[in-house]
Amino acid sequence: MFAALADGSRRSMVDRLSRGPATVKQLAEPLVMSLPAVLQHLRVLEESGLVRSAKSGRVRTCHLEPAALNAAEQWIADRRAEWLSRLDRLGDYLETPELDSEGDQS
Amino acid sequence: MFAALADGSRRSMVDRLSRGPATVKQLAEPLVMSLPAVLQHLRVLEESGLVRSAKSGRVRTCHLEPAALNAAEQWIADRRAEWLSRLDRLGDYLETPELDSEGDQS
DNA sequence: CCAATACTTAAGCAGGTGCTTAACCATTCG
DNA sequence: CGAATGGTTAAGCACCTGCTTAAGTATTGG
Repeated sequence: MFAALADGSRRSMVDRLSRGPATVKQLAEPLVMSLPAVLQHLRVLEESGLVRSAKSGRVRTCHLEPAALNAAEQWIADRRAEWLSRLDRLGDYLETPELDSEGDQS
Repeated sequence: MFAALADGSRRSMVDRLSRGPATVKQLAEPLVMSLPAVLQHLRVLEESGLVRSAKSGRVRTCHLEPAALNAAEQWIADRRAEWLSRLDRLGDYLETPELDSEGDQS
């Protein structure tokens, strides 16, 4: 999941797809690589759940799966929240006794 | 940055650090690998900006850098927001004429 | 029907990643 | 001092990744 987003080309593809669905050809256009390479990236994105695609006729159309993006975002948000709440508790602890500190928020 | 989070061992380390600072030894404890391996992971995390560490005496203490986590979270949030706003606009467009659809939000 | 289009598969290869062991340095502690 | 502790460096190796080219397979459009 994070591994899927670890590659710059794949992030470009996700960025493109965030602006609307696209075919494999359209996805490949801004990238400087062969079509098979794009297919491989697409496969990784699909296996991670970030992207879905369906074939209609001879064109495959891809789109983002926002729920999957949500999962990654949540993981980060949780760790950051845990860290920040711990910082808050530490702040509270430091506020209670007067040692020699006075600056409370700066 | 996403590459740093792509590895499970490194995510474990970030998870551990979200619960408070830790030494290299403490970071290595729950992992089933040698200390040098942990050092290499730590290096990746530091280069990505996610973690900082300082050495005091013979122990190195590591802590999370929430601002860096924020950057990753933001990237995802932006793409998801773009995609969802596009979905909304599509919803508005589909609402105008009556084709044969009735469920608007399900 | 024939050729162009759009994708797909397979094989192969250069370079990167994640680990290991072995050896080493620096700081406590007895 | 000298051993234990905590970390660091270097080398090497198995495996994975991201590409490539070459050769398909379907689906249109003329």
